[in-house]
Amino acid sequence: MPERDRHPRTVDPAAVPARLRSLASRLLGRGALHADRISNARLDTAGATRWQYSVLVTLRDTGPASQAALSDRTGIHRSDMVAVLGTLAQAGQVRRLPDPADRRRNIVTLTPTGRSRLDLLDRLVDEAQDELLAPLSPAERLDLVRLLQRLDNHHTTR
Amino acid sequence: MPERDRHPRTVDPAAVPARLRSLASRLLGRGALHADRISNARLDTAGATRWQYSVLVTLRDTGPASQAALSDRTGIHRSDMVAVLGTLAQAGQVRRLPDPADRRRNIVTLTPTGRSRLDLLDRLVDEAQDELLAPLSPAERLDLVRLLQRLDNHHTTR
DNA sequence: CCAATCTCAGTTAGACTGAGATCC
DNA sequence: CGGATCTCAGTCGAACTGAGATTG
Repeated sequence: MPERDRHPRTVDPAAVPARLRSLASRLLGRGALHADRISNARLDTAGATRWQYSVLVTLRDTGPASQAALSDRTGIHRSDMVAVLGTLAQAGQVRRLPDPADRRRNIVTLTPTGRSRLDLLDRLVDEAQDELLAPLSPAERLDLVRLLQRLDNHHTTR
Repeated sequence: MPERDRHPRTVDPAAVPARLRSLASRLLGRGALHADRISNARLDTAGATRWQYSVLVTLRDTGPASQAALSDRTGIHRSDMVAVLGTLAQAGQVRRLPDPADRRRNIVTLTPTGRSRLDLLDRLVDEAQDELLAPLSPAERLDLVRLLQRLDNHHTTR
């Protein structure tokens, strides 16, 4: 595995034109980059991915579900869900059983192993949020989250 | 060209677990997705890309520059810069001349054609920002931009 | 027959790596 | 020679498309 730079997509902050520096779309992109790097790095210490984490959280919080329902709740594409669940099932963190009432679909459930695995990942994700939002005060973090939620709601619900 | 859904990565907003819904890293990722889609769509009406726009803006605001300098200022990887400049040069929006003082490097300059092209793209980008930030008041837009700038500065400058 | 579900193979744009050629 | 610089050919994870198989 090749060594990864810690700060790729390098920019010279002082030289970025003002027009670009204040574009919300650019800032969101860069924020997502930092967030992805930090989250991936933390989860990687346990050999996990964000997709795995999203699925485990969703199973805990909304209960057993079909693969299609998990896709709707996590935003992970139906086609990608197959492999994610394959990995989680392989590791015994999830069980995939055909629905007796509708044999087209699988009912996915969290196992005790998955449950305790999730406790670990929750801590790692908390650490990642903290590292990501380090320069902001608690009140500012709340402000940011609320503004982003309103943006997302607006663009998600038509 | 295949028709693209307007809201891919579809989620059922009501069914997303609270833990995920308030994760800053997730919200940044979704915000970037919306921003990318909106910006790409606007620029595409003129057959342009965000990379082309970044390069044109940078040339206008910080003057002629080498490809390496453009990479540092835009965040576009030096390897990808080659193709972007190739396209812009092909369209006569940019001129790429070997630096007489150091013939390893190209000096890239904005042409009058590129200059007026940029005026058009600036308007399209303004429209995109407006569509992206539609649910927020002017004061809230400023808040969001400033919070995101502080995040980016923190993670960019070591 | 039509629709939903799961699966699989392939595509895309963006960010990256590594290596060669050229020049200082 | 050691370093930049530009170019080119790939790699990689994330999001997506389309099509087949199975079931309702």
